[in-house]
Amino acid sequence: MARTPAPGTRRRILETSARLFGEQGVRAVGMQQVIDATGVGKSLLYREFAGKDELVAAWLRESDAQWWEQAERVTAPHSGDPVRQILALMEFLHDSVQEPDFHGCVFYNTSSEFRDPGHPGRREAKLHLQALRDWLRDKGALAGAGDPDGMADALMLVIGGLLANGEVLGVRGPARMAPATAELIVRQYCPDTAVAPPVA
Amino acid sequence: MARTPAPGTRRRILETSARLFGEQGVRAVGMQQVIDATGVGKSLLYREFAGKDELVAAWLRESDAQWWEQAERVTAPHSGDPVRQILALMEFLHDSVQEPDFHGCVFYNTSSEFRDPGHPGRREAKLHLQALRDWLRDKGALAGAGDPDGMADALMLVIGGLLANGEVLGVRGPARMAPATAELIVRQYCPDTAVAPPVA
DNA sequence: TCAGTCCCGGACCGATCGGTCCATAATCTT
DNA sequence: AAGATTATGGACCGATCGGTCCGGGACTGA
Repeated sequence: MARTPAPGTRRRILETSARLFGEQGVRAVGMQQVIDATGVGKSLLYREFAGKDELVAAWLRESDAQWWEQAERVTAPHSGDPVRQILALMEFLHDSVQEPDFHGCVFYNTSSEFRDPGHPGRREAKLHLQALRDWLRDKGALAGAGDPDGMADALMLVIGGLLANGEVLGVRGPARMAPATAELIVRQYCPDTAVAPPVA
Repeated sequence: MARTPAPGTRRRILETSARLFGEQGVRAVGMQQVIDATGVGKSLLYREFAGKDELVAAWLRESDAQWWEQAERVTAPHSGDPVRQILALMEFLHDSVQEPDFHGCVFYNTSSEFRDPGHPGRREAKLHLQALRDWLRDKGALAGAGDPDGMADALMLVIGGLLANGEVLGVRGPARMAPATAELIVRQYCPDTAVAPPVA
């Protein structure tokens, strides 16, 4: 057909992959499904991505970028108030659990599907979670936490528990306690910080 | 060959399944692998279990039973002291993360692999987590917590986060904060309870 | 207008998936 | 001892897996 490389193709493949992998999991979705749903030929997909593993990694990189975009969006209004930013992020994650298309965290999910530490998808997932851990630590340090590393890790527990339990038991399950528990932790580690009435 | 139903067969299949499913995940393991590793014929396996889904469910039921057995073992020494029992359980889970064959929680993992709520494996996983949630609530009530449901859910967050993060980032990651965070939560919800020096 | 270039859909590959079924052989009954 | 019974291993099934490759056709440059 066209001789131009059809610039939207890669994006369409990634969007389709995101939907299918997110809804059903990676191993449950075959490359043929991705191809059929995208409406492209097989050779084109394999020209854009070396194989399924690479497609998974690219999907997670994309997810990571979008994740941070959203994090930036919900934390920007609280610029200069790291405690509020942490709690806003937690609130955002809590809200995401009750969205109808929530099927757990793509990073935790993909890690649990691929146990080989060398798998590109698993590697991307690990990078994402490490970055989040670092972000929490930095915010904690800015907030004057006595032990920012400890606070970050405690908050990581809440986030992981929120997403894992949200997937299995829904938003009315343990997930509902995530914002309050995060606040408890923040208050514990930043005792002198006034955690005013949650938001506005 | 023998006409006797080879009584150990079912158990051997379950043990092999536990090892393979646990190490690699359910979808990564084919029935042929289970058969080869067990050393039985295919027909025998399909006589014992109606299909892979049923085998998965049976494996999780077995895992659930063993899980509660171990929970009983680690909490029995603290009979009558529900707070200590909760913290002992948390300590036990934290220890399990650093075992070399730890590959995440089979219940969370299996849930994330099978999104269909009607899948027998997913159903078993949900039952297990609900039972754990109930156990924590009961202990909280016994400990005189003001809001035992809230405390149970907050602790479920810690447990979920411990297992999810432990799988990806190891025991030196956020998982390390699970015992201390659980103690923080317990102290918050049972303010009058003296949480004496952690254990002995 | 006509090669030439190169993108593209889909036919095709061997391997493996979950699951069925049959020939074999070991035990039990008589 | 001999026939009946039944557990058993593995051949076999169609479907699908991830991945390769080729023939056809649309665009480009001359």
